[in-house]
Amino acid sequence: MASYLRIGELAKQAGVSVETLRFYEKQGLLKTPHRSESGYRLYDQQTLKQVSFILRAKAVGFSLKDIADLLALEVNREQETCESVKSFAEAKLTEIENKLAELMRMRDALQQITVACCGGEKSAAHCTILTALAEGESRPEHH
Amino acid sequence: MASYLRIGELAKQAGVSVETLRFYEKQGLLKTPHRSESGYRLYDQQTLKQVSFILRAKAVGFSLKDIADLLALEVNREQETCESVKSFAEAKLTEIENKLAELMRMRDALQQITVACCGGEKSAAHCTILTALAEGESRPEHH
DNA sequence: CTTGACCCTATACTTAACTTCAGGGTTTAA
DNA sequence: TTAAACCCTGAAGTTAAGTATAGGGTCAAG
Repeated sequence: MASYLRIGELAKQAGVSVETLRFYEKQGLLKTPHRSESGYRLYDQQTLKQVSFILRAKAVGFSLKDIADLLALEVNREQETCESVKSFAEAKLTEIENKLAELMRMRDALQQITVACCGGEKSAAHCTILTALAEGESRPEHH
Repeated sequence: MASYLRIGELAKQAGVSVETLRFYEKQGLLKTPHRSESGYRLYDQQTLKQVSFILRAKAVGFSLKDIADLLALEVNREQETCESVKSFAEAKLTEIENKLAELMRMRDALQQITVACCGGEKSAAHCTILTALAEGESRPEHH
């Protein structure tokens, strides 16, 4: 079953607008889809995964250009492009590790704030995200 | 010691342009600094931390508006704004947890790709980030 | 007392990532 | 067979986040 989707249906399922899908195609993030007799775009289910990957990657701070590069990452064991693929992937991995570390610090700081707020024992009479972040920074602070 | 910094010095230490600092001030991300007799902005060391927080938060996908809200998060135990601060912080925490989960999936997929590439045992003759992500698939995600 | 490296404001320009608009063709349900 | 609800292209408009430009003050060194 699950035959071809027209652009409106894909847009609805992916939670984006029809125009955004055409825009992603123009930017090279989605490969040019099949067309019906009358010229309508026809997508397969796979494309839905591709779109949601784009959205998730965007949400963690990657640009469309970055994402296009990630989507183009394609390992073909027989190919000699291998080395460049690998080093690109490794660079992106490092970027991701850094983002992970930063997000974990932000999470800890926000958790401290919610704990300090309304019923915290630690009685942070005046706590901001920056002071919460500073706590984790080995440098003891005192007032 | 560590007395006031002029804008050029702060810019250099933070790794942004002078114009960006003035722009952040105009957007309410940096509070209006002291001024010298002649009108020069004078910053304290604290501001450097603030700027690098902004940069790191930007790198993980938060907008300047989001960041301004985060910086404005201020717990004052005596205040009755407490409830709203807490629920905002909790909403941001959820956002961060989602970003963390997504980044970890991307990391795993990229790791699979680098392993498959050049000397992988698993012989993925044709591996893309989407197929690598599909391996670890268990639940759909929503934005 | 002037030159170069700073600083100031205000305004205009740029880029990424869309969104809207203008002017059409297609499908389907009544 | 016509009206609503789709689809198409191409171009112009918008928003966020800067960047650059114009036209000027400030300050330390020579």
